[in-house]
Amino acid sequence: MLTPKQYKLLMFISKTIKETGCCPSFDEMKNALGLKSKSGIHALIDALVERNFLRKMPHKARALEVLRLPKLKPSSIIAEEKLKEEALLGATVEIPLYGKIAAGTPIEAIANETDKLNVPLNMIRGGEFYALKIEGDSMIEAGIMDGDTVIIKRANTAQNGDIAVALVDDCEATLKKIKKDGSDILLIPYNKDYETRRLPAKRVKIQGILSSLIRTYH
Amino acid sequence: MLTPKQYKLLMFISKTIKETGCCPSFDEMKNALGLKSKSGIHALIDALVERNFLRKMPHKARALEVLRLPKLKPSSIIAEEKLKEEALLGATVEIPLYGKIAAGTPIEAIANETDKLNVPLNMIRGGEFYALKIEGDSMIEAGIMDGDTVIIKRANTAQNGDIAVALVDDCEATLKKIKKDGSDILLIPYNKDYETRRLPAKRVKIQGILSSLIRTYH
DNA sequence: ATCTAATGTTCTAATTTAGTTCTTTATATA
DNA sequence: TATATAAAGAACTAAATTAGAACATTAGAT
Repeated sequence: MLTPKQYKLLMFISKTIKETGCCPSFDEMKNALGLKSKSGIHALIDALVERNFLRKMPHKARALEVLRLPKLKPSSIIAEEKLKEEALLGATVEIPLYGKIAAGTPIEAIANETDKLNVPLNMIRGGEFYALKIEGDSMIEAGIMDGDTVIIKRANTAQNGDIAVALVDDCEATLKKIKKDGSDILLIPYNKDYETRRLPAKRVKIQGILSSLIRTYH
Repeated sequence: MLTPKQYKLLMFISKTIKETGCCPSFDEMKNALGLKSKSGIHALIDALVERNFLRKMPHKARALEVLRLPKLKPSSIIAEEKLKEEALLGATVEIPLYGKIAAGTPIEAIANETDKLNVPLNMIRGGEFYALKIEGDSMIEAGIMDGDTVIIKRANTAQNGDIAVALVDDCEATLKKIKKDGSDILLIPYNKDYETRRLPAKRVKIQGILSSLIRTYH
């Protein structure tokens, strides 16, 4: 979608227009991004125009219009920005919280973004992350309880033994230990009351790897 | 979008029409912007017409119509948003991470501050908090695993059923479910391989209540 | 119809501000 | 090393702002 610079510039333009009613000049944008030359701004704006985020009136001053904003902030971009800007200050990053995921019987595919979750930056370094609420007790012996929030690192594949979000038949999402067995994939619960499911690999899509877990009491 | 002058003029026109019911003349606009010539007003109005903020009837006096205004956020809303951002997004709080606490056999009293942990502000609202590393498996059935980090809210007392940090004989710290039984206190593990300890209340000091838990994989 | 006061329009010109383009330099990547 | 990319810097072009004055149009009064 957007590079970190493009994203940052688009946000600066949008914010400036919203707060002041005026479009920033190239120089102001240059300063906002910490550049020393405005030629770079030109390239970024061209890229944003090409991607239909901005409209411009060529050769007019302060004549940019924001057409749209990216739907979600790629956490990788934010993480990168914050890393640079706030270094070790202990920032948090907002990641999408996609509803619930069954740790028992799968009930809900990962679909619409519903909420946001703030997590410390150091929990989500190097990748794109999202959060899920655990429902059910199929992973209880791994210490993953009903109501826990898990943070998932987006990924298409999992290693044997990883606990991962698996999408079955494009409709059921579940969190299980993954094991490959020939052309099959085993979805292994951590609860002796549940049984391992064996599925042809083509019916299972890995959506991410369990990265961390947050639980709140009371 | 607009240049500062264009914005200022548009706002003046809009405000004047709203307050007086009629459109300002070029001279009034000239004065409002502190100019000495009204030719500049003409240019500004042309620009606003071109950008679809104004409509005009040529050669008619006081015949401007405001088509739209830049979508400004009221500054109060901006301020509020910033507060939220800082409260929810930006701010983390540094809490002390006191070494390890045995969830099995107590081994180490809460003593020297060794490290810091950054946690989102919303996880530690209303109280004083500190963090501990879990060692052992006596709370495994509560989903508290060896290596987990728990965040504890400092407290001197616990309610029946709370999971709390208990200091026994001023030297052993342990995390257990607390139950009062007459003048005794029960320290109840969440692991059937461990046994509940019954201790006289005076030997047990509550040091805090389990507030949240963080686990990192890999 | 003519006059007039108020108002809008146009032009030139100077100054400041802003956008564009190109070359060079630095940095990263393969 | 070769290549691609990002940034810096400078030169150039264009637009915005401002001023001053002349001119045009409108609406109303005479």
